[in-house]
Amino acid sequence: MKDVARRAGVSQATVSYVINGSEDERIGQATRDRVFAAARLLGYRPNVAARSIRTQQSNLIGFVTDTVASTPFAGAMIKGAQDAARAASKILLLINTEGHAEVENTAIETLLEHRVEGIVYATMYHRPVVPPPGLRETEAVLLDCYCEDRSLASVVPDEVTAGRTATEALIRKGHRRIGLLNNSDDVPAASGRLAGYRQALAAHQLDSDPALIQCASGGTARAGYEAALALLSQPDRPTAVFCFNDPMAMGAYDAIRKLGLTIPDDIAVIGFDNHEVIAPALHPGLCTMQLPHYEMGQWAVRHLLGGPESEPGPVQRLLDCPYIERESI
Amino acid sequence: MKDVARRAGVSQATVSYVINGSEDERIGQATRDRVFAAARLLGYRPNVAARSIRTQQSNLIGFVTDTVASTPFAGAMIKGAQDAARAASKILLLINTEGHAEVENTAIETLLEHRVEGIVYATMYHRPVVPPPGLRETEAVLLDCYCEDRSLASVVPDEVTAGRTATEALIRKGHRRIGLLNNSDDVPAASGRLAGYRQALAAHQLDSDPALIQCASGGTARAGYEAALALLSQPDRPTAVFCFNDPMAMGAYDAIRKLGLTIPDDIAVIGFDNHEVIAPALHPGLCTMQLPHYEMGQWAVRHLLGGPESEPGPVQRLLDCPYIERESI
DNA sequence: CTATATTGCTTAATCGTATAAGCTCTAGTG
DNA sequence: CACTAGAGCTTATACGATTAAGCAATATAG
Repeated sequence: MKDVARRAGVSQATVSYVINGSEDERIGQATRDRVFAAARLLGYRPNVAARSIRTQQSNLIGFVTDTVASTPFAGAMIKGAQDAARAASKILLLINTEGHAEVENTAIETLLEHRVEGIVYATMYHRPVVPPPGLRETEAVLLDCYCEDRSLASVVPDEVTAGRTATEALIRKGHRRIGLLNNSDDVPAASGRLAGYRQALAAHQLDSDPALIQCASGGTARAGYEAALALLSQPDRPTAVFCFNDPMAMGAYDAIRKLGLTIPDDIAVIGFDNHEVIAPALHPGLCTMQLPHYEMGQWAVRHLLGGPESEPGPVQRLLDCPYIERESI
Repeated sequence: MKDVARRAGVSQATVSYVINGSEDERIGQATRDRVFAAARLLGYRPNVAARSIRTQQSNLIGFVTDTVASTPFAGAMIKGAQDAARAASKILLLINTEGHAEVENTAIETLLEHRVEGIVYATMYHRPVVPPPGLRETEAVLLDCYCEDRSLASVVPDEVTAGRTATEALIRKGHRRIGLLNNSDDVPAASGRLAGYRQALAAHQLDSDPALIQCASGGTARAGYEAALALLSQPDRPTAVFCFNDPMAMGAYDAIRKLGLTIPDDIAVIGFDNHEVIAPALHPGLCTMQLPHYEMGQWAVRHLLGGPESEPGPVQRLLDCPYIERESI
């Protein structure tokens, strides 16, 4: 800036005023032109570190994930966060911790040293967490997770409503005996979707036969295959199944084929996740629910920045999962 | 720092020396203890912006992607880059541009204003690019892409070798008529793997019947399904197929089943990508090649930082794709 | 024709840190 | 006992910006 000033024959302060385009400051057009010309000529580029030390704001937002590889979900959350940040001319400082507590603490410490304006703490799947203490020292939003005491703002998918919506998609097509292939792990997704499933049955006066619920661990295609085989080998088998996620639905497809049944004529299937690479690729295309990862990422950053959506105190925000229709129902 | 100094009864410079643990500087143990105590008491945390303005290094690395959502690959690359950065106590500044040229330019401008020590420019799939001009103004590495004139360092998968390895995996199990379900799009992955396929056939004195090569566009399950149907309906059909990627292999599975054939007895199948959610989930498990996304991300950052792997001048680095064995051959 | 307002700058202080150079002791040397 | 070395600090400056306050010249008002 000093060099630019010298070249343009003005003071360094003037250069600052011109570069920042301060409307209120009164700098003549001729001078402005000279400054811009000199800046271009010298290839001047402002130094954000110096600026942020002076203005006391970093324009940085910390984003801590427990996993970034091995899941397409992380990408969607990052993109949502990044888009919201960009809209406010902020930029993301990304740290992946692989869930390692020690790494997590130093990561947050690093972010605080960078004077981030807030931290988004994201997990790969919806679950309760005990937030690292460092989070308390700045604005923080939990993304796809929450702390039991609700002392930090968080945004998660509305599992219950999604479970109800999915089940109702089956009911709407006339199904009366509806199976649930659930995840047996103790996660909010499993309990929430189960609750939604029950709500839907109750709302339509369908009784909830425990034999219709089959659980398996892991949420993998193999788990889905075996659970589906067990569920559908029963005497009075359901005409539709709601699967915990798309990989399990993929396994269910295999099981259904193995039993010589067809989708959707003998058995209707609905999955969960709208997994880009599974749902449209299955034959027939898999009806499923989409997790609002992008929207959650976006909401998290907007909330941090205290946008229009910012409410007072720590909020727990539930976001809807849209129903994605294809041919499996 | 000034506050800590006051509280510890020393000068600000002394605090700086103590905090940075400068071995050479001669500060008494008693003073060191007082400073640390005061720092802890006041919750002092260094300001990296101020530090970086003084030391003239930001410890920041820019990471620009054209896609981050809708692909698990981005995650692996980011993680590789991030791990390498962490090892050198650097931190990633992430910007996603969705391939939009204008966004790309402002993104790079922003990174330069942050005085990043280098920029990793990553694409979601292996392809040639014309790098944004801003990249020339700092250290830059192209990740999963390259510029035609090789004027920038880049790291990409070794498609040719991978194509040969995949084909040889089939040959090794005794297959003599090997089909190729390729992507008809003009991408290095398609031409490279085709070349590798031909090399392998030639090396084993197998003739390369053009009827064995079936192409389709998009690399989707549907494309694979149709290409496989066409390829396998021929009179003298192959006993094995090498598929351009895992989604196409997934489609091929459907086609093979439709034709009443079984895997691997009638037809052996090998895919490409080792897609977490497809390859292990198919019945039988899909043999495939793994793209070295993690390693490429890691290499890119290491190269930027001029680690042991840094060679002079712009390099084009090819990284191997390991073969992942399952049950489909 | 003087007093005041406005325009168009400049001067100087400040943000939080790093570090060269200097200063004051004390201990050791000849 | 004077002199030097080193230990253990402090002083002062710089990094690259922002911004309040001031100052000179010109325009406007009375």
